[in-house]
Amino acid sequence: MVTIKDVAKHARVSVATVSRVLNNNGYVGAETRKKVMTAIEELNYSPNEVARSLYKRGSRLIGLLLPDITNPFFPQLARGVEDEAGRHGFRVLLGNSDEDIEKEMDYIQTFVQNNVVGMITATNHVDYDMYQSLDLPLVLLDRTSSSYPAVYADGREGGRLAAETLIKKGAQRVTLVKGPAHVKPAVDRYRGAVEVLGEADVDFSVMSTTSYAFEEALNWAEELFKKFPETDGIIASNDIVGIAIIHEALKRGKNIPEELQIIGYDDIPQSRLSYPPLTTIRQPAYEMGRRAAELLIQRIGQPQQEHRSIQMPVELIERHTTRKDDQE
Amino acid sequence: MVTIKDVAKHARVSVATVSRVLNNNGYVGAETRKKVMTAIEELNYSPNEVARSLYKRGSRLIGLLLPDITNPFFPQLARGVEDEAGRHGFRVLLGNSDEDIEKEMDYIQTFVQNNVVGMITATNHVDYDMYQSLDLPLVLLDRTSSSYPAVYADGREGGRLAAETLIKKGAQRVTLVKGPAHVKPAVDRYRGAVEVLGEADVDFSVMSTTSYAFEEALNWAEELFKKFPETDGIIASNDIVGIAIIHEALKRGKNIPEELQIIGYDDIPQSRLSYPPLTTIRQPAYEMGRRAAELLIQRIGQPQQEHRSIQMPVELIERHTTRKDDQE
DNA sequence: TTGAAAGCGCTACCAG
DNA sequence: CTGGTAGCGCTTTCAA
Repeated sequence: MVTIKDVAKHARVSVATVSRVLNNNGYVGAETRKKVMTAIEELNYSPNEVARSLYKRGSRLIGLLLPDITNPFFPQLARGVEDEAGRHGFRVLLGNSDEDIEKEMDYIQTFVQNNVVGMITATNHVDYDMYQSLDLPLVLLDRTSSSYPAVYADGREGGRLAAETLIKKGAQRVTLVKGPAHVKPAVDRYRGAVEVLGEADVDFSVMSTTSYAFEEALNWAEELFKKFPETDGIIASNDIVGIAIIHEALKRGKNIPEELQIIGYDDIPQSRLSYPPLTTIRQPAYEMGRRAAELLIQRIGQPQQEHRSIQMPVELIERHTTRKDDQE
Repeated sequence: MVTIKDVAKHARVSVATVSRVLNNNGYVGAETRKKVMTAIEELNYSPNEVARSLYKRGSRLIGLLLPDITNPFFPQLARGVEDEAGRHGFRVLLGNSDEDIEKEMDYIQTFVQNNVVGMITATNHVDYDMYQSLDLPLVLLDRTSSSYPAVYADGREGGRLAAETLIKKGAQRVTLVKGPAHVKPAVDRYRGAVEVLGEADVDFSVMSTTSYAFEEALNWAEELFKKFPETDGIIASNDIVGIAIIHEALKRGKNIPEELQIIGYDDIPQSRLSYPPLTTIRQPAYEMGRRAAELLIQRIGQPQQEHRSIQMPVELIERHTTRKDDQE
């Protein structure tokens, strides 16, 4: 390993000087700078971030805690964060919490142990001590809190939009699939939908589910048709279960969208690939991740500043699991 | 921040002693140990990994470089790595290369700058200087090399299996979709398929594609049917394009699998959700990631040991885009 | 404009 | 069994 000392020796200056050119601060003579630069080149030196981090009490790492990147919504958030962070010279330490508080705490500890300069988290537990006692710039992603800045999409509005769409397009007996109760955004969108459905002139029923896992999605879909065979409009808890519902509906010979309309949530990349392509409520996942990183980095710069949250708009993406026009 | 010094003071011992109990080495009296333990508890102390890493010249971090976690195959690898690593007290620093050599080099630099103890990479460029001069335990994942241990699935065999399946099931005019030329596993499976197709008594054509991106998958599918409208058996370059092909086929009113059979590659979670559910060649992605981490950690323990690669079996997952039996 | 040296938090060696 | 201390690679005073 080549160290700053080697560079100093090679350039016949002190380590202090090398450090100064490295960090571009303090006075350095033009001559000297050049000498150092070439030494760096020749030795192919790159500074040890760990040593740097130790002294500065802060690395160039940011901690990112997500429920599960195996769920296609999250990789997009992650890429948004990573790309924006990278643009500012930061890298990400990734953790999957599986919505498990133990794992979450473990990761948080890891993050602080590694001197991350800030952290982005999609947690339902900001109120825990772990977070309270955290002395780090923090931004929530895909979650909200009054105590921290957050970047999230308007779930309530998304739920409303989904319901309104289905109603406008003539669904009469809608089934609302309720996501896991402990996942905040899931309940937001559920409430939004109920809000609209409750006021509207349609029958509706609710089916509760407890996970977003791929393996179970088909079971939920099956259960749904068993319980509500007469439904003609389904609001899925997310695109995964939306796609599973298409699958099951087709299997049962239902005509989509004539007989049965389906609307998903998230707009994960594969939703346009389903057949028929899934109508859905889009959350701008990549952009959300990007903004979260942006916000965090801002706060790293000026930690005192009063915090600001960003609510991203949701958007109806009309594809072919809903009808073209209002028709009964 | 509470440091080892604080703990020492609190427990009325020296930092050396605290360090010893922390690391469970050297002699420590039972009494003393207890005192230290309680001090640690009371102060809620956890050691600074950065300082530790600086001294030891090695962190508890492993670098993971993947092409793009936005492609559903990779999050599974990533989770496998992460979970296994976590089990051994390691965490992962994640980088997406986008198959871009620049980004790749950047991340490698970051990894060494942060003292990672080892690295797992899905690269096509092990032969580059960057890797050659790397003095770190390294294992390849989803890629091969003669110079490093690797965990990969048998692409050649997978390609063969796909082709054999289609032939056995009576396809007469098969179309082989060739993945991006610079992605090694893609060409392996392509070759395997050609091997079998060339020997068999069927017509076949090849269609080249240059990416796996979701956005383009539908375009490839469309192009395919334009160029080869008569095909009755398609070997997709991966499940994403397989699913896109189902989409396009259905849109064109083709009967699957009677008129047209399709076989994918990877067995990503969403493949069973398509309709009809996609027959595919499974790569045990999660397990591959897990094994790669296992291998790496082994090598971290004993770096000298001669290296061993692990070839994972591929497996035909018969779902409903291929026919039940051999029938013409 | 430069260099010497202290110190970031921790580990490991050496004395006692 | 325990403590003192050097030193990991770097940054940043402070003096020169």
